Amino acid sequence: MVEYEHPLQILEGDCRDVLPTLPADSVDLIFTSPPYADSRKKTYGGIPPKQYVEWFLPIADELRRVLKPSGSFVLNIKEKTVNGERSLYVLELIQALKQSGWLWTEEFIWHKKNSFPGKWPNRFRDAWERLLHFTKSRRFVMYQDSVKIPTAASTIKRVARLSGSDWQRRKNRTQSGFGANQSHWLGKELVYPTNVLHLATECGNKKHSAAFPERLPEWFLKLFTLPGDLVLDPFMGSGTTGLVCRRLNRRFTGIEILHDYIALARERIFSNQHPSLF
Amino acid sequence: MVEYEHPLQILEGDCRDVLPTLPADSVDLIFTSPPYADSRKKTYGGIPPKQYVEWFLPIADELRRVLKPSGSFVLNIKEKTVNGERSLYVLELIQALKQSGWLWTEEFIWHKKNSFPGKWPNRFRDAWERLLHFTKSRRFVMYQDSVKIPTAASTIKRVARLSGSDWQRRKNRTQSGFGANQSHWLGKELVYPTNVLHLATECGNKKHSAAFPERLPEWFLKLFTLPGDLVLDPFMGSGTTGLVCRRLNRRFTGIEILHDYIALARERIFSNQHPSLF
DNA sequence: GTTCCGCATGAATCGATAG
DNA sequence: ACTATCGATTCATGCGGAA
Repeated sequence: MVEYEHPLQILEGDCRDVLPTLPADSVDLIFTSPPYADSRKKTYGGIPPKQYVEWFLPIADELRRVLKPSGSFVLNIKEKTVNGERSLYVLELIQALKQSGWLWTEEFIWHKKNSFPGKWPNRFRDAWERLLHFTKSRRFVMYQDSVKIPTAASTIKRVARLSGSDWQRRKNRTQSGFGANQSHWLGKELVYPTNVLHLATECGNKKHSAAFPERLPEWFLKLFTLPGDLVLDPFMGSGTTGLVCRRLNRRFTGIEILHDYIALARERIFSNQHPSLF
Repeated sequence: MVEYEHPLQILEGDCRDVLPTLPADSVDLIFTSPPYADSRKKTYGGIPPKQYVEWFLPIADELRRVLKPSGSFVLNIKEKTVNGERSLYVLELIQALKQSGWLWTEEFIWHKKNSFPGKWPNRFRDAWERLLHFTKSRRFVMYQDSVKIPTAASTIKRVARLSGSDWQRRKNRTQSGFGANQSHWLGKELVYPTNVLHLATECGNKKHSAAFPERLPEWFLKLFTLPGDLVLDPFMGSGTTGLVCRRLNRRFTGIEILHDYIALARERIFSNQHPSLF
């Protein structure tokens, strides 16, 4: 097994300054949730919606430089409502990224099962966010088998009922390790997921407010990287992506401008509270 | 109760020609699923993505003219993949509509539980569509309580029919939206839904292929109109929206360019096969 | 009557083949 | 080189017939 000098690396500073110090074509996956327009005002100056694209584009250029040609860039973002309307800056950003050379390969939906409570006269609770998938080329890598999920209950039932020819037909379709996995397979036949992810938000931790639950980066890490691959988060925050990288044995480079977040992320990622593979 | 001369009206022709004949400020809800770019080639000529906005804008202007100031315009649309990338024409359309005077109030997500099967090396199955909500003013009407409780006779019947494993399966499947309504029906408290709707597409009918299931327009009809209100669908297709209007006692004006669809819609909407409230 | 089971079907997408 | 057509892939759903 290859030994890496800095499997988990945390860099303090503005990613506009730090990214240029990273080598080109070195990152397998960029997974990040940037500060939304008009949010986190004290860090990146609370970029107003009108300047958001202009601010983000140079960063996106650097991200494209450090990403391997086979790599993926997953951007978690959702526009807020301003004066009763949805902002347009996310849509403008998608167009600008495509204009600048990125391929807009897919838009995944994160359905937040336990969305923030509330009631307003003119809208319901917002229960979804975008996960925009950009790539450098049409030949990016994707490990689909690693995120297979159990079928719906009705299908499982049907499989359990399989008899004779049906069973044989299914068996022939399944290439690998049928005999060994037979007992497992009966209970939970696995199928490929869709581009809609159903995940609850994490609300238990009082010390920090992560933008997303661990299972969100976990899903994309499994889908787009292998153990030992390098994952980059230029807006690390409290370091959830890095935490998952440690657990899944991926290398990680996180960049964060706010010192308090740096300290928090170090504590979360380097502490021994989780069983580690390192 | 007020009597209307044409509670259910079907008009044949290109909506670019027909819409100007309708009175201004008369419609309470526009619910429609326009032909997607490069789809339905034989009807609107298969508008290529590049010309889509240009084609749609004059129609949108007419729609804004006929809509009441308090009304809503719900647009069901989803971009396809072209050469491995998602098309941008839907995003451009949103911007153009806003530019032309519409307020982009919300984007609902329709999660298609039974999305079309398939497997490809670079993407998963597409299991969601956009339901873009536009309004003329910030003071539009919204009957939120009406989507907490299923009122349609068919829904009550369906729930009453549920028993044993069917009931269990349905319970396990529920999230927000419709599923929640049904599962809560038997005793739990009612809650407001979110902006994510979980609905399966209807695929059982052999005679016609509706773009969306009845429960999709049903939800928005209940949310944005009252009985007696007028609903417009400028791209009627096989008339699913009109069918629901009849069942829910809303007035309906449907416009369709293709004669075969006109005939089919007439048969579906005016036949006596469904128990009617009229 | 219930419950169970088989089967057709759907705003899909890719890659190969053909004009 | 560019467009058009076609086969292969794959899964939740609801209907109708069977047990």
